[in-house]
Amino acid sequence: MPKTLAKAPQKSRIQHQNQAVILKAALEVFSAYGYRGTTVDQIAVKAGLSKPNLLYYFKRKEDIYVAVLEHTLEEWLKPLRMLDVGGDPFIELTRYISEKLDMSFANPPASRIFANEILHGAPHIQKFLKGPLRELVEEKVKVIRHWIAAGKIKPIDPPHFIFAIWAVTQHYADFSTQVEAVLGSADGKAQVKLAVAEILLRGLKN
Amino acid sequence: MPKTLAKAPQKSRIQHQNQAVILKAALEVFSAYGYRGTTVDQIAVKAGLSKPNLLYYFKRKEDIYVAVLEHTLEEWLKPLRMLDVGGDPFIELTRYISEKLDMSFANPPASRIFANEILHGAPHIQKFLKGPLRELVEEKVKVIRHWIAAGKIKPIDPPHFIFAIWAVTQHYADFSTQVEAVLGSADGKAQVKLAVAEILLRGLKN
DNA sequence: GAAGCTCTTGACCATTTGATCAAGAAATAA
DNA sequence: TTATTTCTTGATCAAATGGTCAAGAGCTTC
Repeated sequence: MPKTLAKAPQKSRIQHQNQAVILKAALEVFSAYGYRGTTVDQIAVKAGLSKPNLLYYFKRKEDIYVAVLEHTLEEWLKPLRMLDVGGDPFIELTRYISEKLDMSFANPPASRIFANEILHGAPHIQKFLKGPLRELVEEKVKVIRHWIAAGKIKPIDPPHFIFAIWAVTQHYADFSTQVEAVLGSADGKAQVKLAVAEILLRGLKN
Repeated sequence: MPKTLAKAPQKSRIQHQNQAVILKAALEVFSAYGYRGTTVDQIAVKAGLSKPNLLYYFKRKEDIYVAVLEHTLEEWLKPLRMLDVGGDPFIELTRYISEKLDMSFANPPASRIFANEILHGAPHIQKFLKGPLRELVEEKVKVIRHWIAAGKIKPIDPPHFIFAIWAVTQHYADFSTQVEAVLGSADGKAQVKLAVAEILLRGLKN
């Protein structure tokens, strides 16, 4: 069986599995302690591997971080992609808010590692922000403008409205510590969804 | 001149000045690189002092961080404190939003160091969150309930409404990198204020 | 079962970094 | 001036940490 010309990029079963384990462990640790606050050993322990073994799969600490980040970005865009110009604005936006909140509740570490990255100037994902993210926002801004032009919702500044949705929904992941401390006990997810949708969408009615 | 019993807590002129210089430098560095990402030397250089000299004023790195954080929290509460039940809801809330946005624009590092602290579980300010902050929120929740009961604004979930204001206003400090990347060029401050106030407050009218 | 590749790890290294300290400089008080 | 306190720093240390490496264990394939 001759080796093919290009380096075989096919991963073995064990490789695939260990990388997944590492990425999962790394997400938790990085999101909890930040990039510098995380040690390679912490990730290795959480992944159940030795440090050199971990560095066999990812040469450098930064490589792990970037892999985790990229893995997270994909999921991040999905809900927004589905915003459909053909649908009813309130159903579409309610669904979008609901899904973003579900993500915040289900996977706070993903939201936090992303928040942390941007908080520190987004050194690893500038291209993502100025490229795919920007294009997607521009596309969805058109959707909102279309709804406004069609008289389906009241006029609103579309990009800032999208920012507002992001800010509020991710707040429940990134700042959950504060939310819980202030509320005493966290409100139910359904209740939060209702409240947030009401706050963000009622101004669009009529 | 006999020494008084208690340790003299009075600071000399030079002490006062150097501590201020250190806190200012530390805020910038901590907010940019996080706690672990910041080295004492970085702060010292930015403050124009030698590292041992800096550690003469603050024994441990953590002491500097805590001092910066506490110094920031004070300012953080001010705008909310001024929310007045006697005033017109829309004027009061518009002013609050405007002031929070001014803070975000004028001093992003302050917002970011706070965000970073909460993002990582708020290990140093649990007491603040569960104490003064919570009490203040409870007080202002009453103000909003009062406005609702008086028919001055439409019903809304008060605590989550406060969270929404925080989330959106601080978004422009904490996520300014993303905002600018997506918008291309940052919108003017006045324009942002208008858009945000509209998004958050229009749902309360009628 | 032998060869060859993949995977794993204990030991180790170089650098970074928070923190200390003794000794001297500068300010302040007598 | 002299004495005392405050301030400053070069030199240094110990611990933490990212990363390396050689040697061995484990799979896979023929």
